[in-house]
Amino acid sequence: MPEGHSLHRLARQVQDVFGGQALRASSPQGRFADGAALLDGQVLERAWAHGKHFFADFSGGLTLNVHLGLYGAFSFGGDESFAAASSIGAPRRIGERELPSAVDDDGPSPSAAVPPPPAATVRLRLVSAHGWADLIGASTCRVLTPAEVLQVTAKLGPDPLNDDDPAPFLLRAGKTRRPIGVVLMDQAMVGGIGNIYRAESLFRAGVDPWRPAKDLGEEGLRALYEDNRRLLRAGVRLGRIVTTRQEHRPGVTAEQAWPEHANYVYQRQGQPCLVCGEDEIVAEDMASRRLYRCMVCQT
DNA sequence: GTTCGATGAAGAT
DNA sequence: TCTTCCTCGAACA
Repeated sequence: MPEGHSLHRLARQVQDVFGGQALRASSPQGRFADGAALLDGQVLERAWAHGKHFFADFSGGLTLNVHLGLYGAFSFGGDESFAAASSIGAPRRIGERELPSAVDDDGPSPSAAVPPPPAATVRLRLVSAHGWADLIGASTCRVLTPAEVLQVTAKLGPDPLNDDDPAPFLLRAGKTRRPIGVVLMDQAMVGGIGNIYRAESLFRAGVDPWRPAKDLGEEGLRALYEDNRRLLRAGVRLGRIVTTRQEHRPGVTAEQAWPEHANYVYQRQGQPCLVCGEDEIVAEDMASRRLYRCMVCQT
């Protein structure tokens, strides 16, 4: 489920279980054989994320860069010390929908430090003394020099999860008449917001997604940026996207893992709005992406 | 501005 | 077997 929170969870997980260790790298599928050979045997020094990009710096001075695209996912496995190293509960999978089964206890057996034979679709396999990670379905998987890393990150807007200065976003969004719903999805404007956070943050702000971005003013844009930071942080903490305020989740505690009403408008077209109660949540297309909004609450 | 591939897997038909 | 999906960049008009 690659919006920004997933990539930051992934970076945290990789740092936890592989940081400071020498890794074997291979490409069972074959399409990343050259890149894997460049990294094989090196120490993973630091894993980090910017927007929807994942990076891992290796001791030889090169950096692994992965973009999960629409379907990419990492899966993890290992022995007890590998699981214990994880601050997010050694999920079986990061990058797609993090269903409850992803953190259930059908985990590795205590002696499972030897990885199973890889699936034919595994683009990259990383193996340490205690566990492994398999990458499938990524749209980008490459090895970059430091200069190339800078080129990639320079094209991305500030990432609310990295405490970046929001000024570049405020400046650029404050000048364009492109719809705010398009601007929030533009990774050059702000990093990490995808279709769900776009729809949900605009609902929470009561903003019509079709409004020109500049019409929101600096304060409106800043509030939207800050709310996305809050929502993304909650996503990192919970491992899923929960955007409803507690008063709109009746009978549910603040941090219950799987609340019934986790979102206000995303994929709720035709259902009653959790705030106004009207059947006015609609789905339409915006720049060839699905857009969800409440026709009553967002003006 | 739009359309079209391209990465896999899961769920519906 | 078909459709869908939390994506992006290239190729178009």
